Amino acid sequence: MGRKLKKDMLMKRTEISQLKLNINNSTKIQGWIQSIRDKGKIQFIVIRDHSGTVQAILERAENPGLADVIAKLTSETAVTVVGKVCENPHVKMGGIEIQLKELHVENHSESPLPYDLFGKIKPELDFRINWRYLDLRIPENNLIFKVQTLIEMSMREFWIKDGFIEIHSPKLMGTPSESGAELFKVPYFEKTAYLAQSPQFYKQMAMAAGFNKVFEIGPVFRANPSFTSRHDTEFTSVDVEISWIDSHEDIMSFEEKWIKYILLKIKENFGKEIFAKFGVEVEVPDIPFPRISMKEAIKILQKEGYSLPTENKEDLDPNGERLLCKFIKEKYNHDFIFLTDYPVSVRPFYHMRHSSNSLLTKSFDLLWKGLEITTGAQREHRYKVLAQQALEKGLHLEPIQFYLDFFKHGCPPHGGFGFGLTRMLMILLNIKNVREVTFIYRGPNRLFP
RNA sequence: GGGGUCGUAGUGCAGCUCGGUUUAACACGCCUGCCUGUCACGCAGGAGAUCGCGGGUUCAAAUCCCGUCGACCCCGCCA
Repeated sequence: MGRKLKKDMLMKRTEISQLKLNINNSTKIQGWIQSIRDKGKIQFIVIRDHSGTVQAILERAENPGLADVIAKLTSETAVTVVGKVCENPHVKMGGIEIQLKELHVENHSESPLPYDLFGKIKPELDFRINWRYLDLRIPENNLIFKVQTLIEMSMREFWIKDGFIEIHSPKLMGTPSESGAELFKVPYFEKTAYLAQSPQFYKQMAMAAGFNKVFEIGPVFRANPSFTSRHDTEFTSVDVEISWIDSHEDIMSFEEKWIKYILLKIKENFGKEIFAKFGVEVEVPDIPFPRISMKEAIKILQKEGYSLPTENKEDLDPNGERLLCKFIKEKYNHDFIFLTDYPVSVRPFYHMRHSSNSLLTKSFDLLWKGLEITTGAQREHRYKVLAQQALEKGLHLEPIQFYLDFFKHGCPPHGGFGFGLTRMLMILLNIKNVREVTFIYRGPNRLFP
């Protein structure tokens, strides 16, 4: 290796998306071999990095030694490449190509790959998850997590402008947090601890602590053996809790503004790319979102000829939710619905009840295009009422006494919601399975990778 | 926990109903060779499958029967 080439290899890396600014310059790029078209006397390779792809070319006569190296390359090998960036209108891939001067294999890729990453037919998701690190190299999958990053940033921007405090609640708990979900038990010295299924108790504690408004983005764990395309045993929950509210209406009016802001940011920054890669137009919703009480919803569904499963007359099943969203879309041209005022029977003990109707809670779910993405409510903050409601639900007070205590010394009226981040991604990108929008999926049958 | 569908090369699938011309086909990927402008490159050749596992019926089983294991999807539960 001559002195000049060595120096080339030490130059700063250029992202492939920036190559058009380096026309006629010697440039270094780093990425993966996406395809090799070796014509013998002339060789073409396509190199991909996180920002794009580019074709590189070598005429064998120019550098036979290098040509031999290229002849032995395998798909997805990680390489460093130096060459001259040239304009060439014949090249379909962006009209530019790199004339190779040097190529260094950083990490050879075993051949064959478990599957053809860029083939026409994808293997089943379950198989691809076995090779998640390869699957995530596909630009579409990469985009999912770029979008997720901006979603979380936009959420935080909105909260922080609005004076929220971020909390990090413990994931090891001494008692269930009573969301109705089942629990993972873990040995904890001589005791048993539970993995948090929700930060519910602690975000309410923050209200008692005078934090005014809080949010948390963090993991939650559900031990339900749920075999569906929209459940996992560990997922990222987005939680909000707000003090000094008058009713759950205050929570809903916060959430719709917050969602509108997030979707606006996504549209501005990724709208085109999302449309190109997923075929979905990102729509920024009008506010307020339609609000429909459970009672009205059931009436509408009955009128539409849909009968709910007999054992569950007070709640909607997923089919009912989808149908209701379809109805609202047709009638009000809106993709979101707040479903409000759920009956006591299907809500946890800490949801506040209407003073005018003790059978209904001051609660809501938010449905987006047929999928439930939020559950929220005003919380019961009066100690005696709360304890009474817990007893009515058949709970023992001792294990939750620490929680009940939060309401003994001047806890303000408050409410909040939990929001499913992966479910938002599913709807936003029209992806039918949570596993695909989860970096590393965890489910009843999946503890690896 | 209840129900449904499905297990055939690395991947995606055909064949299974009606057992035997099946030496289990096809596509992508992979390997070898050829090709100086490819870009879903092309051309010629090649390797790769104890048909999920166990048992049974039969002269004969990928195919029929019984059992078993696994995965996925729907319901329930929930974000």
